[in-house]
Amino acid sequence: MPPTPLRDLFQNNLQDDQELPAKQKQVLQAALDLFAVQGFDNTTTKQIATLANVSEGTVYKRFKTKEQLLTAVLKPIITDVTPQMASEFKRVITNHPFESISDLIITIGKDRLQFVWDNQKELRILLGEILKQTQPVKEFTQLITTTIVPAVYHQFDQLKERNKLINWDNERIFQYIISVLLGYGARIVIFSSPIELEQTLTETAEFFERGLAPNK
Amino acid sequence: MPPTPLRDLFQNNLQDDQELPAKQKQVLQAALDLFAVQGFDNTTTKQIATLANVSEGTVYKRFKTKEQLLTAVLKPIITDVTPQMASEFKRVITNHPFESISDLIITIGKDRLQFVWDNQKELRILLGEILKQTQPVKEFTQLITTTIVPAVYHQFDQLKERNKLINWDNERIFQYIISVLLGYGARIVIFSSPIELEQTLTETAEFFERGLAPNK
Amino acid sequence: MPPTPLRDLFQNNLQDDQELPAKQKQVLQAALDLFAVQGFDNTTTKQIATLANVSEGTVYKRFKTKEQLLTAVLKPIITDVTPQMASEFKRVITNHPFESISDLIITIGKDRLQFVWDNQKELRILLGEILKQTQPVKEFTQLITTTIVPAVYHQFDQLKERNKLINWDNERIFQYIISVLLGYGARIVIFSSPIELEQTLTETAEFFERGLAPNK
Amino acid sequence: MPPTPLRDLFQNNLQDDQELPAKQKQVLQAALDLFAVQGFDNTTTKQIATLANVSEGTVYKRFKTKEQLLTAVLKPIITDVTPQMASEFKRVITNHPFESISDLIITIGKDRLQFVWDNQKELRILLGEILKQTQPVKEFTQLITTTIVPAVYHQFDQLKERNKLINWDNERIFQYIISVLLGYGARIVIFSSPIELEQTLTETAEFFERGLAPNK
DNA sequence: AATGAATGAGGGTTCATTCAT
DNA sequence: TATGAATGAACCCTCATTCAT
Repeated sequence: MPPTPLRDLFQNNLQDDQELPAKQKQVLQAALDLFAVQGFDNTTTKQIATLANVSEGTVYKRFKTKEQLLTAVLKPIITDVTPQMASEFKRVITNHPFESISDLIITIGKDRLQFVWDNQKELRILLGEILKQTQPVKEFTQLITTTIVPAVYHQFDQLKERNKLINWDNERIFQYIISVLLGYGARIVIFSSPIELEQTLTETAEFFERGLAPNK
Repeated sequence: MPPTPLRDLFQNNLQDDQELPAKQKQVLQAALDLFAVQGFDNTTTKQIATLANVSEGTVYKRFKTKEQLLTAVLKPIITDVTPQMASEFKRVITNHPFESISDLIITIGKDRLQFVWDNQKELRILLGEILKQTQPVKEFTQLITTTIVPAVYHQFDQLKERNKLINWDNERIFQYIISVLLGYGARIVIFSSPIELEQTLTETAEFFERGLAPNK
Repeated sequence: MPPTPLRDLFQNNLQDDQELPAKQKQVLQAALDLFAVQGFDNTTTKQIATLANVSEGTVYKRFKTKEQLLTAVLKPIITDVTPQMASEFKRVITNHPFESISDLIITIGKDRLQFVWDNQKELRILLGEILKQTQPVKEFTQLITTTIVPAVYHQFDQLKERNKLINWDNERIFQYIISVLLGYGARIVIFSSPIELEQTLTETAEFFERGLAPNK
Repeated sequence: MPPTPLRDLFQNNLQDDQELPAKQKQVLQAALDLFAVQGFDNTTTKQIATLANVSEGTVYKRFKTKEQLLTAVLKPIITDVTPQMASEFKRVITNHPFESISDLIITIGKDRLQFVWDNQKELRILLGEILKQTQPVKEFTQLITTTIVPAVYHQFDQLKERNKLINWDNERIFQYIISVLLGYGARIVIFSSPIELEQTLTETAEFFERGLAPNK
């Protein structure tokens, strides 16, 4: 079961929000779509209003600032991406611990790269803002390091115990894996180049299996 | 001998240009510095003029558009980064072919990561513009693939011949290596986090030595 | 017994009005308070609604325009200030005619300057709007001249008859007195500077007693 | 020789300013005229631009804010009104000391009331802003009290020495005189009601001559 | 060639006013 | 009747770009 696309998550979130009037939801949706395609700076509040079928005044009714609009758009993305990733790990941990580093890479990679592919546009906003070091994004990175990273390290430790993983620093191992996976992700987001997901991951797993095999 | 910082390369290039009037050179230099710190969108032509000690009109004497100014700033970066990287490989190739994948990673990594560290700001512009898919940047990526990639592949082939590298597709091998190295680069550019260059690379090399060792 | 503060007069008037719904009364009260502090231009209909514990729509239920709101606020002030001032004179006239110009100045001055002190804020609106030559304010000045002025002139005449006042034009005498008294008033309204009421008036009376003594 | 109208003083000042481009002068002149007629809040930068035959951008070229424009307009008024008034006193002091309180009132009154009459509009801006307690106006009042007031007090002292003025506190005497004179001024500014200057002042002087005569 | 004043379209934002519920 | 979401004109201000000097 592939992860839900961000845009859908976003929309669901909006619909669940009882307080937010319909038009305000349209505003957020329009802002998301426009920011994703044109970037924050190159998007006009007028454009947002038009795409949302709403007057410009309505855009400012709830969100007092264009900046606040960005935050409102970014926040659900951030708060959804992170917990989902975290839960992904936790779920697998409790249900059936990873048999091998291969297992871990393929399971996570499949899920997350699919997610990236499904959400190219949305993630491009994130990337753009990361480069600007916007405040909400700083929180994001911190969130990642406090939730996901420990979960992964825990997995590493378990694999090490069962002698399925080389006895290097968790940080070091994480670095390599995350770099390669993010490398794929970056190519998707930046160049929209498709990936032969299944095979690519199998090969990648094979590589890490070699590189991270414990010394016998 | 560490690679020359982009800013110096840029300046040298400017001074060599006989056609460009002095004031125009100041303009380009100012534009580079400001774009790097504030980004393209958040930089004013007035700011450029002021920093360049030049009138606003002068900024537009040669470069008819702010966009053209960006191009003019980006182009030397692109055309300098690429050949240098290419020549880096070629030089090492001709002088003394890499003894091992370790050798390659450490040599190249040392050089390029140092380069990244020295040019964080400038590279951040590049990254920002890459996300916007600006025209000059598309050329950049193409340039890379036509000059650097073949050079590296050639190295891979040689290592394979001498049975020092596993017989996988060059592209696949390249993917892994470039991902890990760019991973370090990204961390530098985005978070300005320093790196224990020497040791990091030695460890990284060790990892790849394992992962990419030929089947015996 | 000091004169009732305008704000209270205003409130009483509102409560007496049977036709006006409770919420509308709250609106007027809020408008008065806000206009007094921030001025008409710098007060938002939203602010009025909020302070009145009422929706923005309700503000416009009866008063079709922000301008009408100002009128509605100004009118009771005007129609209350003036009659009260007029009756003040008349009352004193009928009860016990002034013994001297001193008597008149001290009696009136005490009452009116106290009034000014108690209603600085409200009067500041009036002054501000006077400068803009708003319609309701024109009525105000007219009202003053038709009610108060004759009452005072009548007093002057009586004093003259008893040889207690110089035989100058009433208008001229009025000018001097009103100027000095308004001078005190202005200082209060503009600079909020307190006044030693009792002594100041005694001294002022002494001055006028000299300046306006009849030729013997 | 009547005092130069503010608008002319203003214009002269502008023309003397070598640095200020012609269009900027038009901007200030237009701002002055519009503020005087409509008040600050009700004047649009677009209106200013139109009246000045200038683009809206030009309005903001030198004056970064509408508020700064007000300051720029107010400053010359303030800095011209005050010194002129001060010098008026000083000039008369040195040349020929006032013979009597009559002399003082007529001399000063003539000059200043003429000035008020000639500059109704401009002074109305001042008054409007005084009520708002804007910063530049606070300086104004302070300037008055530190320059003019002492000069007048000095005159009072001299008259007292020569037994031509009652021995009251200078402040008290000043109060009465200024109130009556400002009373005339206010009527001019607010109601544009003309004054029979010469006669009015003669009468006023007579009144003060009585009220402020020394005890024999 | 260089200046910097001038332009004017357009951006973000506010707010009096309207109207569906 | 009361609500408050919605409107849209207009405001202040910015800035890439032009042009007279």
